[in-house]
Amino acid sequence: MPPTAESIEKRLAAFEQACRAAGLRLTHQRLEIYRQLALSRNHPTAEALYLELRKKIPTVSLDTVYRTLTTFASHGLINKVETIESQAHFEVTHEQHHHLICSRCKEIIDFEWRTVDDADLPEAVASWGRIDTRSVVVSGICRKCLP
Amino acid sequence: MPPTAESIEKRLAAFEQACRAAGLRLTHQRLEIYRQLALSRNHPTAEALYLELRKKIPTVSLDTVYRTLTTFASHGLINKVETIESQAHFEVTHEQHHHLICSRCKEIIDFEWRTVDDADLPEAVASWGRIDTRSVVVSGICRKCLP
DNA sequence: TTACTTGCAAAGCCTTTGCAGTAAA
DNA sequence: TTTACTGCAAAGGCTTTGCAAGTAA
Repeated sequence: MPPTAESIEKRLAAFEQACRAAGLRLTHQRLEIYRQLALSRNHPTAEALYLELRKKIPTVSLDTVYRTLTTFASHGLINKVETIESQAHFEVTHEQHHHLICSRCKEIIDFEWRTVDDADLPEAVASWGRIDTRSVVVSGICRKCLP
Repeated sequence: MPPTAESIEKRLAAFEQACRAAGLRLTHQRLEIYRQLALSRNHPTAEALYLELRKKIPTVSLDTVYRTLTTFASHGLINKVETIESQAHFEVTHEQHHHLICSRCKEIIDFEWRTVDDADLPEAVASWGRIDTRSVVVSGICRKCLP
């Protein structure tokens, strides 16, 4: 999972190929944005990437970073870390439950999943700190939105 | 899990008590905001609640709804549906993994959890539509941020 | 050359905040 | 009465968009 020197190279190669396949032009900015992201051990925001990037390409603009990340994500080249939209959604507090989200209509449904609630967390997680909540987000297309 | 007439009443009673315990004043707006949320089967946004609320309290303002929801959430009376912050975070696509988030420093760590990856989804979920991804978000306070 | 990308600037959306008036305790 | 809460208006942060100039193919 952590990026190593050679895994970056492999990733970049795969990336270039995927761009070609998708008909995306390989610009200097795109390559650097992808490389920067692939090098990141954390999960940077657009702005964090932008700040790093400016060291290499002083003229890049923040909007290009945004646009590029959106483009990459829409082609499945990168992921936006699981988030439910820019708008916050609320619920009254109740029993432990999880969420099912339709990526088309954005409807959010609750569901229960005891298997997960009762499962022991991996050791790496247990030693990370104090755990407060565990919640699964399952996403897909709901029946109403399927063709 | 779906709210029923009497469970609302129970919830409102518990809510009023919790407000008193927390030293929060019971205003008309707060009660109605809470009731509206408790009645919701979906997970409304502040704006959705506001639009409904205006039917009952025409003078209510959107900022009050925001402020009230924030207050409620900070007292644990309601939940903000799992989201990682207002800023989007990105990562290159790689193997199935999950996220560990420190609610203090907001650092996001990847981890693997085969138990969940391999577990069968509950039946209710399986019949919901087409599933694309399942991802666990575990939150808490990481060791570095613990006292 | 042609169509896609970029940088710039401005707008957009969601949310927060300062302030003065209002209402709960 | 006292202090917290509300509504208003304005600002703030993150993200998107229109447009003209630039560049990959």
